Amino acid sequence: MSFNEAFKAIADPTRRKILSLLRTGDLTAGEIASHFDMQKPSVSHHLKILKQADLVQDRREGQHIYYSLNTTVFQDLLRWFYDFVEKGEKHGEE
Amino acid sequence: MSFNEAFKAIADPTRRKILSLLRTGDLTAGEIASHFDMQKPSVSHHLKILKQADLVQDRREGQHIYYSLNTTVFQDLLRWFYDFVEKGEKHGEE
DNA sequence: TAGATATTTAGAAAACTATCTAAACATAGA
DNA sequence: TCTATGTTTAGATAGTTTTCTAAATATCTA
Repeated sequence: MSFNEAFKAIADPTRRKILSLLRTGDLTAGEIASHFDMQKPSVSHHLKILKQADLVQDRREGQHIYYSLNTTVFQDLLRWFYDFVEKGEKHGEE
Repeated sequence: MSFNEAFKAIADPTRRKILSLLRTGDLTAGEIASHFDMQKPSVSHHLKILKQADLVQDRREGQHIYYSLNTTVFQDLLRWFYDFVEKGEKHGEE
């Protein structure tokens, strides 16, 4: 939910790779897991963290659960970085 | 040095607050520490992590050590987020 | 409803991180 | 060179995170 949760979610390389995979299109939990040298429950854990941070959404289609990017939070984060690059005036953080 | 180090550095709220403080201008380690309810060695530790991630630079002026933002890494991070918002084509991560 | 497949939840172990206190190091000025 | 001030380093501890295996839940098909 919070800004902080999103930053922490993105701090992990496995989760960033998941996000990158989802840029190419929606994927099931199993398809995502197949890209990693890691057990499925571990990947499921990472997906849960991304979901809690609102960076991804999930939907069930029969037996499968599809994951997709939610770009609205990325826009907020983008803004945070932009403000640093612009070196503008003081701003409040969370 | 790496992208990953920068993401991990930014994942901590204390460190994000330090970065925000530095947007208003360069500050000494002591001035930075005065903004936190935390012992100086702890703040020094956070500064070290920000420095290793190349998000800040430091310079000594006599007894004081001044910290300042290094916006070049912010630009790289900005780009990473931008690519998600744009939903462009596949890209490589680190 | 039974069996197969997809995914998550639970609980535990190992690794990592943030914080503290005490001590060390660096500089300035008497 | 001695002392005061500013800052970091070292080492310990508590809390958090990542990963694993085993078990549970959900859906589909026969």
